This record gives sequence, C-alpha cells and structure tokens, in this order.
Amino acid sequence: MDDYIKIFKALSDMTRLKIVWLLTNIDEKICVSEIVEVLGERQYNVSRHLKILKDAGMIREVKEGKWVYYYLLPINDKFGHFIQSAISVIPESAMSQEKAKCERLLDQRKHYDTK
Amino acid sequence: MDDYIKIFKALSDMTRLKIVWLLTNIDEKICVSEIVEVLGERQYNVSRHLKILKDAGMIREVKEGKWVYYYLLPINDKFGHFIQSAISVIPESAMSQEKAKCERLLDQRKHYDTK
DNA sequence: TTCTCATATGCATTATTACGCATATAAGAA
DNA sequence: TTCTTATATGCGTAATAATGCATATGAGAA
Repeated sequence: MDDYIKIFKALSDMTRLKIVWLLTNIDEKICVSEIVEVLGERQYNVSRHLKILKDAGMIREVKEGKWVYYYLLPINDKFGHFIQSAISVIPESAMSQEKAKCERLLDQRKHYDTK
Repeated sequence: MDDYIKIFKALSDMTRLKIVWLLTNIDEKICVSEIVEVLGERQYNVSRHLKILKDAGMIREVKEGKWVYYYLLPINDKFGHFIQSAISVIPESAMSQEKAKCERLLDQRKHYDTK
C-alpha cells in the first residue's frame, strides 16, 4: 500500500505534476536547467522535486557531461499504466504556456547539438 | 490543474486510499461507522477523511435515518476513469484483512435489514 | 590548477496536513 | 422531553512537507 501512496503523494504537488506532465507529453528527456526555465522554479527546488519523483519510481536520470537528464520510466504494472494514462489525458490547456516554452527550448537544444 | 492535484492529494493518505479502495472493490455504499470498524480508525478522523474525498469530487453521501452512507461517484471524464482503474487494480493482498472484515459487516447488515 | 556552469543537499523556517479531545448537530428511541 | 446513537466540526497540537539560503559536489573549460 505504501508504494501506491508514495506515487499519489509524488503527484500531489503542482511542480511535480507539471514535470511529469511535460515528460509524458513531450516524449523526450529534459535536463534540470530546462525544467527550471520552463517552470520558472528555483533550481534547488526542482532538484528536490525530481528526487521525490525518482524515489516514487516514476522517473530516472542519465548523466551527460555537466547535465543530468530525466525521463519517464516505462511502466511495468497495471497500476502505473493507469496512472500514466491519467496524466496523459490532463488537457494541454492546463499547461499550454509551459508546453510551448518547453518545445521552444528543446528546439534550441537540437540546433545547438547539431552545430 | 488544481482539480487534478486535489484528487492526487486526496488519494495520498493511507486511510483515504483504503476507503476509496473499499468503495471500489465492494461495490456497495458504506456508512461511517462501518468504515470506522473496518479500518479501526477514530470516527472523527474518518468523517474528516470522507469530507476531503467528497471535496475532491470522488464520493458522495446519502442520508438514511441516523446513518450517512457514502458511495463512489461514477466518473465523467477520462482522467477520473483512469484514476478509478488504477485504484481498482491495487491488489487485494494489500487490503485483505480490511476487505474480509468489510464483507462480514455488510453481510451482517443485510441479515439485519431483512429482519 | 583554477574558474565556471549544472546539479544536489544540509539546515533553519514556514506552510500544510493529520490528529486528539471536546462538543455540536441531528435523528430515532424511550 | 430526555436519552442514546451516528456523524460532523472547532480548536489546539503534533507531524510532514515545501521553501529559502548557503554551500557542497562534479564536470568541463581556461
């Protein structure tokens, strides 16, 4: 039961729900500083929220040079599947500015990467 | 966004998740004193948790004499549908004692009702 | 090595939530 | 009406969680 509680708790904070929503709807890994810019939150808080999501088993990170990229963990059970589905149907209207900003950032990153 | 947070917050407490799980898996309305007995929680806390679930739009009550029965609200949107599905697949093993106790109580109630 | 950028974390403070106790409300029973 | 049972709630306290600030860690750049 505690594992389920942990997941619901992880999602019951605006910043964290936004992070998970972005990871779900952007379908790409994002690094901490990008989340900071997209959400307009402090860096140390974003780091902490990411830790909570990681402890709940929802995300994982990969290090690449100075950066730490976070991505959604693919689900392995029915419960996680339904939870991810629930998040994926949260309408974009609730997150429109954030999504636009995020897409702009990711686009910049691609241009930078290919230079 | 706040409505989604409210639902996740409502579910991120052991007592409340157990209540919702019971209402989901028993498929019958339950009154406050039955929940109190099944979960072994104090009456005033159960009442408060029920209020939080009600404010999140997950349950509703009907009054019958001295008793107040609570039941799951049928879902009207995709998000709620997935959340209810997630709860319904939480394995019975996590709630076995409670479910058994609850079934025993409901059975007693039926016998009492038909007297 | 030293500097800078990206990320994480220890510690104190504030804010939120859960709880206990007492009591209010509400309805049927006596 | 008074008594009892069922449920809800006000108020204070305890437990949890989120935040701010400073700083640590870690990696590439100079």
